Amino acid sequence: MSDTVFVNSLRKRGLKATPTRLAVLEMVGKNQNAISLSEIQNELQDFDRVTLYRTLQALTEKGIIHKALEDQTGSYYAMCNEECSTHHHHHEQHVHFKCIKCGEVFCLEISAPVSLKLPGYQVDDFELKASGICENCLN
Amino acid sequence: MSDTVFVNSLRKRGLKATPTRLAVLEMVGKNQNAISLSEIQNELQDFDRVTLYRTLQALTEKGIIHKALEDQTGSYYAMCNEECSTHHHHHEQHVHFKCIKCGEVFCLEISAPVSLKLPGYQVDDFELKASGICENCLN
DNA sequence: CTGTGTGCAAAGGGTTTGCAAGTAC
DNA sequence: GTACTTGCAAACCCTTTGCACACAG
Repeated sequence: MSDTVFVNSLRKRGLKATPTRLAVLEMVGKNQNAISLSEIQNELQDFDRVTLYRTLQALTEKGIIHKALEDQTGSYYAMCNEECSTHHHHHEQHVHFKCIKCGEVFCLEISAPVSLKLPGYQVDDFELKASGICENCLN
Repeated sequence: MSDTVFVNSLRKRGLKATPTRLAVLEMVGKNQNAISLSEIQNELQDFDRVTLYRTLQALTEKGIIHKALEDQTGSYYAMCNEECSTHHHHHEQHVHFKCIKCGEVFCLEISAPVSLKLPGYQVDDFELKASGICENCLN
């Protein structure tokens, strides 16, 4: 993905295309996986910590990225796909998978969408968090 | 549930039956729902905050209670059932449901267990987090 | 040029640690 | 009596806020 894509994506949403934002988008966009806050902070040490927090907040609010998962080890971010911006973050066909070996977090599509029925309860949204061993670590 | 049940449960796991632990167990055991850390802290103000943290940690480590859910509003604890202690916290037939109206968190059993298959990945454990409107708030 | 974004310093809030006194058994 | 628990104070860490300067458009 070239920078111009990100620049357009930012401007379309009323955000200025600044070096911090482009750097964060490049990191998050580069990987298939979700990327942790600490990785971002670690790789982008030249930017102020505070700026990174505000950048992630702005990008999340505008629906360019989303917080894929949050656990005791921290938060993980991933790019939003088209649906994210329009459909208000439905993750029905979506699993957030954390590998217990390498620690990577993946946003995976489920081939057969899970439908959850709880008698007596109205289920508006749900999230599937799985852990185990990822493709790469299995071989 | 009477105190002696809790006392035994604690001793069986090598924990002393102290007032703090019994008070926490009574709170968590009283409700069907999961109970939030802030509720615990709020109701048990006579005990030191630090002691409550350590108590929850001890009870969690020994498998007497478990952290049902963790979100931006805080952590929620619930009693472990028998399986918890022996089977190392499988939540396959288990949903953590948060009501967006009353804020309560429920540990619900799913009648038809969800099985998750992700080609290429080995799924060891997964957790279902749902939100919507609970039984009580629907009526 | 104007308003948005950034960096720095400092505050804030929740959780953890160290240690001496207290208590379960 | 002894080891485990507790309470207090203080440290810690991560995140947020305030404000003056810098920069994108």
